Amino acid sequence: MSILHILQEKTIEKLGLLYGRSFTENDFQVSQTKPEFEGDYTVVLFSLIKSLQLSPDIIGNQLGETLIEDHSKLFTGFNIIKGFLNLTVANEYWLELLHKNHNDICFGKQPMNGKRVMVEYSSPNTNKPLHLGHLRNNFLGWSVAEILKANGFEVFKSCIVNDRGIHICKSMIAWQLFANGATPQSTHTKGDHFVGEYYVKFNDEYKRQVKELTDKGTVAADAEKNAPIMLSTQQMLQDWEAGEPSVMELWKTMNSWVYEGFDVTYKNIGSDFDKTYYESNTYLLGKKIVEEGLSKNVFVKDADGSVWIDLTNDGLDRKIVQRKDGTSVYITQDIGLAQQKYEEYKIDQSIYVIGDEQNYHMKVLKLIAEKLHLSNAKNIYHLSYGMVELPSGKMKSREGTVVDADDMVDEMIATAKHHTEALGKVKDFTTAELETLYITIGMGAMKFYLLRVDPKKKMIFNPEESIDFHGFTGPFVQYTYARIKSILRRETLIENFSHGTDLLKLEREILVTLEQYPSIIVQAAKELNPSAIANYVFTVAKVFNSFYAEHSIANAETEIKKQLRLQLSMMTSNVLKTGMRLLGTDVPERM
RNA sequence: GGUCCCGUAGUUCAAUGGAUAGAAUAGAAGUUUCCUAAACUUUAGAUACAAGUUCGAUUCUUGUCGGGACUACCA
Repeated sequence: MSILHILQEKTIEKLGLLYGRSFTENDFQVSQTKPEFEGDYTVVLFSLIKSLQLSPDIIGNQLGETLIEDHSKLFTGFNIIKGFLNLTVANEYWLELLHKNHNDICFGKQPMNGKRVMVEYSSPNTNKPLHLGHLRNNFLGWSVAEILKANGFEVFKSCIVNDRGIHICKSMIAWQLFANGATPQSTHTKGDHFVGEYYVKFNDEYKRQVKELTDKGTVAADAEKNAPIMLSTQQMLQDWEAGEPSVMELWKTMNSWVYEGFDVTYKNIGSDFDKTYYESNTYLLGKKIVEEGLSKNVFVKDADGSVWIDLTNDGLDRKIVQRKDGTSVYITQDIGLAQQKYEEYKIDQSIYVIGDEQNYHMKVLKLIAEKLHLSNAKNIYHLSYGMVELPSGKMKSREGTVVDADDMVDEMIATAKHHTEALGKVKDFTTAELETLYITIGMGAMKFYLLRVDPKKKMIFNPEESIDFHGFTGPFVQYTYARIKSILRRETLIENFSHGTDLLKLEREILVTLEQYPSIIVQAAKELNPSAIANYVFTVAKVFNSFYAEHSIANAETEIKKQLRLQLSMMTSNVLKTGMRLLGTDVPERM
């Protein structure tokens, strides 16, 4: 338990003894003391003033004195400023923490809690390559899964591949029309990019045909509906659903090209899944749901045969759940899949990492599941994240302003190389080591950049400025780690060395920060928020760097100091390493 | 039109209703006989506007102005 929680509990206990009634954690706040005041942790007394009808000085003095009297090994002093009771935590507490945990790579991990969680993320379409927005999704999903694991959950990572539908047929039609039998192999193009090119070609040709029709006087809406390429795409979709062999053959071939491409990208960015669902297998699941909904009178069938749910009482619209031709729509498939996940994995919670543009859709999804009284309804949670935008606004594939994921990865690795060369560090490494190092740094910079922002908020990426390697960045943390490891390779840390009780201000500051690691991990899981980890890890690195610049470790004043600082360094490096792991990022032993 | 989200230094991001609103970067000025200067130190710079609730509001409420998303028998 963290010192903050201990203080909270002790305060509740002491207040009860002092004032003869029971208190809860809502009666006061405990927080870290601002650096400009003396003390480590602060009890905010304002809300007690009213209920106790006493001045903050009286409450503060009584509480402070009782805490110190009864817990002299925890607290050594206090001061009261306005309504704030600032307590100083005993050096012994910090030193014991260091002694116990400096070499524990599991520091911060919570024990298994028996709960099972599924995290669905990535969820690509098989008609175009991944872009920057997908990267945020992938990094978030992966990191959230790691954070939940660290909190004792059993986690299953899943991915639903949108491998069928009209958008997939578009690239297939365009390939038939324009490719002349070209393949990724024949054009030396990565499979997903190859297919993506035909998706773009479809849109170009479609636009051309629509214009041709409107120029001849056709109304725009009709032109869009009746453009020949659109008609043949719709025909292809029907053929696909009928299982027409030549269409199925083409579909399988083109999807396999995309998967080959995705495999490379996923490997590069470190995404993996315990279970992959394909929409071509799950899109029929909706049928069962529709039958169930009709029998429960949750859904109604219109005269034309289409099936609907009325959500107007919930502040939403009337939503369609099955088309008049009997085919199911996206939302219905989703509910079917949600149920299947639950049955297959017996999960206690089902998390969907999906962009906030689908907030409405996910709201409807959960609402329908609830109305059907599905057993998993209350466990559905939409981890909604903001879009990655350019300074000019939203990325649009049609306008060619999409930042491609593979390009981004290549660029980051190239930038890492450039920086390393500019700093003249190349000579210290073998060629193979350099190759790994560039990937570690480049990917570290990119992942950290996309995860350091609160997931809920949209973020702006400026391709002109690219991603920094200085300041609040992945490489900053990695560099701190590498410097520590450099010292630990050279110096000998003696286990069970009894260090004194003296702590310099900066040594103390590191310990105060390190002590918070376990509660940060808990908080990150509670909020499903990797940025809490990113912010924390950066703070740790920053505090350590200040210390590093000020005091020598290898040439410390005494052997006692040296051993203390080696332990501090060891513990810091462990926290940096495991913390970065929670973000899906490696740290280099040297850089 | 309806539903929802967002306006914080030049820029990109922080801040369970609490102390003088934190960082990073860009700007200015410094630090290398000493463990890696991808670092450290100092400095200047911001809560869109107006009311309200409160001992206390960036945070809660309302209004104004500005920006965005969603609202398909697409996925």
